[in-house]
Amino acid sequence: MSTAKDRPAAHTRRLLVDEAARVLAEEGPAALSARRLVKAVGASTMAVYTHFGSMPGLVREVMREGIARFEGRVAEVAAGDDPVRELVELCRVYQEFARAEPEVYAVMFGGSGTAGFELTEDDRGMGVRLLRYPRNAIRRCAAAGRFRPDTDADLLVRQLFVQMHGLAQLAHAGYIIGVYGPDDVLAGTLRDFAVAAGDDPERAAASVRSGLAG
Amino acid sequence: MSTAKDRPAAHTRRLLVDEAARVLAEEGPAALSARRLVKAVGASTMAVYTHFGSMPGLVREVMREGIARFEGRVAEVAAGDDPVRELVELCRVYQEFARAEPEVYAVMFGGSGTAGFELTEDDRGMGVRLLRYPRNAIRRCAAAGRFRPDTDADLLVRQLFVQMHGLAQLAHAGYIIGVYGPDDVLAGTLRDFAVAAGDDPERAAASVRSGLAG
DNA sequence: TTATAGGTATAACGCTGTTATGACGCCGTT
DNA sequence: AACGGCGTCATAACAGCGTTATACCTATAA
Repeated sequence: MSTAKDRPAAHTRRLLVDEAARVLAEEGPAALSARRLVKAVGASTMAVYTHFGSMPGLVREVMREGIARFEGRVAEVAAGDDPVRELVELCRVYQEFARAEPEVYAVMFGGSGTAGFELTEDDRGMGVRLLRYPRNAIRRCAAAGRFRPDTDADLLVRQLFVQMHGLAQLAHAGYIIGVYGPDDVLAGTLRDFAVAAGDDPERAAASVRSGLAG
Repeated sequence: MSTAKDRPAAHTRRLLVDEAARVLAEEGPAALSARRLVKAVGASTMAVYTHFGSMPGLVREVMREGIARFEGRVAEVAAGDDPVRELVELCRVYQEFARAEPEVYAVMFGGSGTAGFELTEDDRGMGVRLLRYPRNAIRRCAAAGRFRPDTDADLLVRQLFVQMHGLAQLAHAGYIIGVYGPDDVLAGTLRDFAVAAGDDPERAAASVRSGLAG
């Protein structure tokens, strides 16, 4: 029988985080249990408490790594000559992440309660930090004359955040069905967002099409 | 000692639902437990299973009553001569409900996972049914010439749903903070929604102000 | 009067997160 | 080289959880 003593201590921590992320992704929050995880990596329940303090502590670590992955993808969006398209691409990346890792996403933005986990002020701060990417894009839209000169990026980025989160969550819950699906709502929402911000309807539609295409 | 046998059977069911709603509202999903509830109403754990089949079944009943309360308030919004204002009022009622009963709201729209509860197709259907109120309002906006004649109410109502849900959830999670709060985002979102749908910016702003005022 | 159905209480099963305890090995100090 | 401390570990236990098998009691129907 292979136990945690057979390997360097730091290894056990890594294995636990990875296994937790895997179970969360593949079987959902209800399947997460300390006993299951430690059994899978060949350790005892104490491992959870020496390394993470508690089960919510382990979930928090999974969430932190999720935020890091999220930011990594967001940062990859290249600035081009169409800032509206760039904004659309950021939103596409957002939705792709939420769709690829819905449970981690839910933990990140408070829709979960998994294993008694609750967001701390620091956690929220890490989430809010991500908003600087779309906020800068919105500012570039205004600077390029696509959005109104008096555009309030602080207000608009919150409105956009709200729309992206609502879509991600409702789509995951199965509420965006029928004649229009999540992609239709995303395209419509983004176009209307740009138009209301002052962009020309035709140009906005073109930027949305091009930004969502990839 | 007062037990469940001292009263008519139907009474126990009512007491359990009420106590569950109370605990959920006052102490959150984590505080919900069968043993606690039956202890509070003077019954045994079997009561949960004879009346609701399971704990998720009890939560489902709490949710159903929540939807009924929600629809009751939504239906109270009177149709006047300003359909945009009516739409804004519906959204105000939506946000007020989500703020007053955040845990019930979370169960209704899938952001919870409370006590292993999962939405069924029927549950979602009851939620989707509520969308006919804003959908009708949007159609009236188009008929009154405020929104474009080719307004697609099916698409727009989904976009609005997404915005209202995102705001409710993120505000509850503590993510809408700083220079602009939930009310600012709500006002901005509704104004931009109307403008993108074709309404005159000044009239839209006026309808939003008047609709949010009450 | 007897049969049936429904609600109830008790006690138990296996699961959960968590913790007290004691042992082991590594590492810097004396 | 011997020591002390620290981090990690396995074991075993505790209280609580959702759930269920069982037996009992009562009210209604045949």
